[in-house]
Amino acid sequence: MAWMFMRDSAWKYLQSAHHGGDRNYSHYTSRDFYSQFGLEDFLCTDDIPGTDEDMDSAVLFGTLRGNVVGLRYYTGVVNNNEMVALQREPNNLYDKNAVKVNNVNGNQVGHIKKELAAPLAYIMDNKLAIVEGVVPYGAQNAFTMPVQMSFWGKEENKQAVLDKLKMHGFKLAPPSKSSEFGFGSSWVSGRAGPSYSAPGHAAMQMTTEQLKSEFDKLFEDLKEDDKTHEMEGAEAVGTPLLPHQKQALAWMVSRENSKELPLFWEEKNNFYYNTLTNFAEKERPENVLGGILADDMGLGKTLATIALILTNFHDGKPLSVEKIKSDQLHKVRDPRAFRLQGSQLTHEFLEALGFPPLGETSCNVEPSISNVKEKSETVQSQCSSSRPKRAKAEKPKYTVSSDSEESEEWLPQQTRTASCVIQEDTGFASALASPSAPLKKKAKKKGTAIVQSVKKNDSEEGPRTTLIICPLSVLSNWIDQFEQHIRPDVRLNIYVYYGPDRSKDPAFISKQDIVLTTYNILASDYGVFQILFLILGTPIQNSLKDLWSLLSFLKLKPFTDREWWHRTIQRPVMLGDQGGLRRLQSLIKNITLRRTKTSKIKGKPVLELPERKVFIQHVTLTEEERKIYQSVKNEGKAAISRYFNEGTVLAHYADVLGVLLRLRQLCCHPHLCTNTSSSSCQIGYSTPEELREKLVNKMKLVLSSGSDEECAICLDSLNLPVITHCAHVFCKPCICEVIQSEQPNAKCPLCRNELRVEHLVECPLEESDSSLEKKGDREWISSSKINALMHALIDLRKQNPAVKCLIVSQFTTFLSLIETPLKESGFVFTRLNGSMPQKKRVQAIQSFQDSQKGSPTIMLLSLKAGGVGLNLTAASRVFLMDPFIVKNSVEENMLKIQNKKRELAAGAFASKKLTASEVKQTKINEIKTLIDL
DNA sequence: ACCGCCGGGTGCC
DNA sequence: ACCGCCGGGTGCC
Repeated sequence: MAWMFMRDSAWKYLQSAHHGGDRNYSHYTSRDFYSQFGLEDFLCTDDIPGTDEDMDSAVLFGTLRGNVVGLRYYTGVVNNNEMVALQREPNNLYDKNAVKVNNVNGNQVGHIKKELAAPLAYIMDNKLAIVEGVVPYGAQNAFTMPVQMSFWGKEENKQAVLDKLKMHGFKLAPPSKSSEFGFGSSWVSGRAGPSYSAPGHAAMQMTTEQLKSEFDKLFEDLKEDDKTHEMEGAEAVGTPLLPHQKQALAWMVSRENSKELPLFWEEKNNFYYNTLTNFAEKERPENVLGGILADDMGLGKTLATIALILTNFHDGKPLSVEKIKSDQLHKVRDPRAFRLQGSQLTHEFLEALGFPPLGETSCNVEPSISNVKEKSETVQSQCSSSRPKRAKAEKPKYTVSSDSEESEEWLPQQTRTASCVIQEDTGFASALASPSAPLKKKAKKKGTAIVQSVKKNDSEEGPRTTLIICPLSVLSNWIDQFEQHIRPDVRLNIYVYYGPDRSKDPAFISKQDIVLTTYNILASDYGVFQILFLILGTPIQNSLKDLWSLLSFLKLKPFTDREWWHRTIQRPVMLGDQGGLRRLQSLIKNITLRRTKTSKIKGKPVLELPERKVFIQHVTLTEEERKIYQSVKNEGKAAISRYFNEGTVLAHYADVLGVLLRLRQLCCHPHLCTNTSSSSCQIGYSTPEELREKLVNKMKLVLSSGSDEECAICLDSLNLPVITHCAHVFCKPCICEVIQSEQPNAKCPLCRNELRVEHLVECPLEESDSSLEKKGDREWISSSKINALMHALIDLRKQNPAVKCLIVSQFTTFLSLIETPLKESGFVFTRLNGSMPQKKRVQAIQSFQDSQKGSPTIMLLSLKAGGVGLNLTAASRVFLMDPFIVKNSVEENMLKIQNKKRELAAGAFASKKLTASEVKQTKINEIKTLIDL
């Protein structure tokens, strides 16, 4: 009985599945499962069409008073003015039109009277309208109670709804102004309920612009807040914390251990009231633990979170250094911990961490985990009187056993201590920074990490396993940062759940202190790749949805159920209701901590960074270099002019990029431009071998140009890149999965051309090392740019021999070429490449950060490697080698375009949207500028 | 009386 | 439900 330890609403589904054999069971239970845990968003199972989209564009058709009957058969109770949910019950034995009425908690209250249920069933089943209810006088009814229903739907469905109701003798009251937002309607007497409606404003519909500005206003005073309490990190934290990090720590610890009543809840005469829905219950709502740390990039969220994990290690107490020392010093870290390879999620893994089993997507509700045995499971039907009561389930217990380890008690759902911190780098945080700016799915996924702790066993005391889920791109950053910030004498079991030989042993995993994994690993098990064809809503809708999934993860009642979120916050906000906007703001204030780089603490800026000075160094090519440059340029120019004449510039975009790339390479060093073969050959006329070679070259161009290194399917950096015959590059596993699932007529996700596995061309093994050697064999020569660099470096060394510099280029071969003169001039340097294994990276960073004499003063950094989350605070100078502007070259033209764009951005903030053809024209013009056409 | 009226049994879907 | 509805009991004044 896999679903037994889910909460009421799922339990209710289980019951209906048993009694009625509901065919949709597998569909909505899996959805319900995700929404219970808020992982939905991260597993990309959201955006199921036909739900949100319908609700977001809905208008109010009108209202109707009806009756709820059969109250005495159910336990669900309702207060005056409390919202209720109407739910179809197509498998009801007595009436296939049955419509259930549930309270906010999901407990059934009764049914809609059958005469009304008949048209309602038709309307609901055909999705003509969403029907919502509020019970005006709910408290004292023994047999029936009135319910005020609102019908929301698309304008085009309005007449059908009115007609159907009329057929059955019902007539909608037209929407009154004060019931505009679906609650706080006209029948509410003066005393009742919170003042949701804003009659004065409700009449006028906000324009999109007005809504945007209202929405932006919400976030203005969010930055500076009274979250000023500071807290020292535990001993185990090896890095001193900055004041704002101590504040973050204090705030997070207080949120982790919060005993406060959650937001929107009040205690009144021994009852707990939800002020949004008017729901009340005797039981205290669960504490909302955790929140959103939405600081700007670079303020040290990762460090703050590590500090949190160590400081609030278990039961609000820190990880004790002494204990760990004596206990575990002899323990050798599991060598698997730092292995990073492609892999799949297992049920066992999540189970071990206290997530409920993922179950099957069929009606089979047995857990698929062989070593989890049901220990006891009781369903008691308490028929104390003639009236049946809702069945109650005892919490099931599970025993996790494995061959080698002793059995231990395991309470999956209940032991989850639900404390979590959500770190946001570019997702919701960027929505906070600029809420109405477009939020790409891609950006959204980039930095978000979810930190979730789980108790290791069911005793109250004792350590927890902390699960960190983050994108692959920052996984290594997390590992680095743990290395950096935990005192070296502290031994923590950190396990990276990634790689084909990862341990699936629940006993092993549960023994870990920290487990790191990625969204993709989590998601891969579901084979969900529908993200390719997303229906993107408006930015505000998206950020509201993002927020909902976070809230759902935090388990803030009643928002775990999307309906209540939608009715109380999302729709009012989308309709521009002031009350809704206010509620949203207090919500965000309550659960997020956000500082920007310009935030201040006690009058001082959060981060005192030295002023950034940018110098543009101009370089003149030697005559020799200029000659080569000109000849390649002329050749390229000729080809591109031909494309212009044919009107096929954009069709040959890769070739154009290739020309530009070669020119940029020539600005750096003549040896960089190895492949001078002209771009004029046509793919269509080649032999298979030639075709293959061309595709490989194209792929290398894409990979080295730095313009787009991400797979459009997984949105992560390319893993085993392959190129299709239509010249698009994806991760091999990603595209293979697409082909597999679309058989037999798979199409390219980007251009819909035909796809075949045997047509995929793999990238030959990383040439860099071997070609490096080749270039080493070739006689080394300098270049104007290298000369300029060396001149600057030597100058700098004269002023201060200890100064540390970063030398950044996207061309790794260029970095290799720079190594020679560095050695000759006696510089000690280190290097960081994207392809370097994790261990080497850590070594390179550590030696560079070292301030002792003789430590490297220069780090050669490839752009790809330097992209994400590197702490290279030792450096005070950065040399960006490309561009490092060569006069009269493509680089100067690049600079011109950059400046022009900057002016545009600064000048016309009212950025009018460019049409697709305008975008094209801009691109064409840019190409013209670059190549002097 | 193939009615009216009475009063008990009963009650969601 | 202090209702409606059902169906059995009953029947001049």
